[in-house]
Amino acid sequence: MTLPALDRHSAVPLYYQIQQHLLGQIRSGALKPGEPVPSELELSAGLRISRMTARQALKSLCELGVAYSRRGKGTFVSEMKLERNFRQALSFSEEMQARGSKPRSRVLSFEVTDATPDVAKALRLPHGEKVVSLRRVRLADSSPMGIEWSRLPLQLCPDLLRSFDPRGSLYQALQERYGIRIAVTEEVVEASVAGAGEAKLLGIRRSAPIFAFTRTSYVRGGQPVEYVKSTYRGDRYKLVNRLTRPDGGSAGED
Amino acid sequence: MTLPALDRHSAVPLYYQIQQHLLGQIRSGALKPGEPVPSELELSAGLRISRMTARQALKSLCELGVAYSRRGKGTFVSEMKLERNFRQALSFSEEMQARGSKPRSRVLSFEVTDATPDVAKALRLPHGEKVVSLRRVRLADSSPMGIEWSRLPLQLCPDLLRSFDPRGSLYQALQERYGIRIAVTEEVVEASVAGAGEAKLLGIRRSAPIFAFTRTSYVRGGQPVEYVKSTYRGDRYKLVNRLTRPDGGSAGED
DNA sequence: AAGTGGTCTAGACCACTCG
DNA sequence: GAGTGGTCTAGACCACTTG
Repeated sequence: MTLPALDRHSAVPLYYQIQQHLLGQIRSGALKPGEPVPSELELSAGLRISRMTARQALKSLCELGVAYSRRGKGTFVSEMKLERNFRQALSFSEEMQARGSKPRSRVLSFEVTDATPDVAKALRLPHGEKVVSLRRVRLADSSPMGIEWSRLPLQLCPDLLRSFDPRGSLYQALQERYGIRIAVTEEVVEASVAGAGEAKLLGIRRSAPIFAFTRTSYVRGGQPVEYVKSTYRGDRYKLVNRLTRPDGGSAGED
Repeated sequence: MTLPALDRHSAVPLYYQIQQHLLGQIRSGALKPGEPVPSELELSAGLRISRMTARQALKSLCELGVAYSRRGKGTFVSEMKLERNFRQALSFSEEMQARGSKPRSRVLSFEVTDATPDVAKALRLPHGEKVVSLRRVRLADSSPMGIEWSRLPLQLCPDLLRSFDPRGSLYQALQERYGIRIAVTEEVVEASVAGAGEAKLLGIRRSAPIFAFTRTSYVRGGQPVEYVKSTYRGDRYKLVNRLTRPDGGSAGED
């Protein structure tokens, strides 16, 4: 087991340097699933750091899901595929890039409107507040994948209509222009079938299976930023989720 | 701000006692969304504990998603609905009970078979290994919700066929009889339409929208325990997910 | 008995935010 | 400058697992 060379004068925290090193060992196969990673004492003695720092490094590994700890036994590399295929709160652009496809958009409308009751409720706006509304057909490598209808509070992004090219990445624009960073997305997913309008926009036949999403995205503190209703082709789109169980407590099986 | 009375002789960790107390304050409304929770120094001075312990309590709150910290500012109650409606790796029985419905099952088959290639791969079994196969129609309050087809490695639960009443909760039996506790589930969700056989079992018309799930469940270390293919009615079933963004890093917005 | 992780202490320096 | 969280130290006792 090779230990990392730490840079004690770096702005990068020690525990994070260790975490990254171990992550590299796991990815490269030097540490295999089921094998123990260095114990807290091994790390603290070998790297001349305090045990709490070693502990923080191992804990952060566990939080990533790539390792797990057992009291009295040690910390081990998880046997789960740690492929990053699991769904996160990605924008369409990010998701398509992660798949190796080129995201494109066909803009259906881009305007300021009054918030309808469902939008106002989701975005926690007063009745009749103005929102930016953006409707787009989303394409991957020129083939239609879904229809998205986003609404954002106008006050959060007052000149979006003028400054944003609606064919580009909305999340990127929000971050760059307003410093708004989405932290979490809540979504409701329904299975449905395409209506006539959807079928035409998506290039599928009527009554073909589709996913219907209703999503609300929030910044870190919980303020809602975006409310999206979207429709995705059932033949082109799958959801890959990773669900954890409520407790996961520390009682012993084995 | 009332601080909790700590029991220093309890087996319950101090940080956990504090976490539970703050959680209670948030749920009761004594601490409202956006308000600061007691700072690390307030807790450590007021409760005569070390700052690291106070910190652990606050950090555990943040990990639950009910609070968030900002360097230089403080730790605040998150504005997100902290309702526990988000999907977790629940069994059908648990999910229906959480909804207030009574779970029931109609058993279609319950037998030992050879693992097909897809099953062997998902459960990481050698070719031709035996698996327990259980097919059921799942009902909520006597109305059909979905069809589930579970396969489990026979070696993990050798006498399940004899000892388990297949109308009951499989997860509960696994835990009670074999000490097996599911920790995480990976799933692939597809939108589809009912075929003739599914339509009949579910009491819906042919071509009605359905969800098709392919799930693999693992114990804490990552060993696969159950492989399930299931079909759920699109008119009765919604997925409510909470997705987080990759980074969530600590750069400053506000 | 030796090794492991879980919890806890009493300090320390730093970067950041705000008045 | 005062207060905040982020990191780090060098110890400690405990419960649990294994030989």
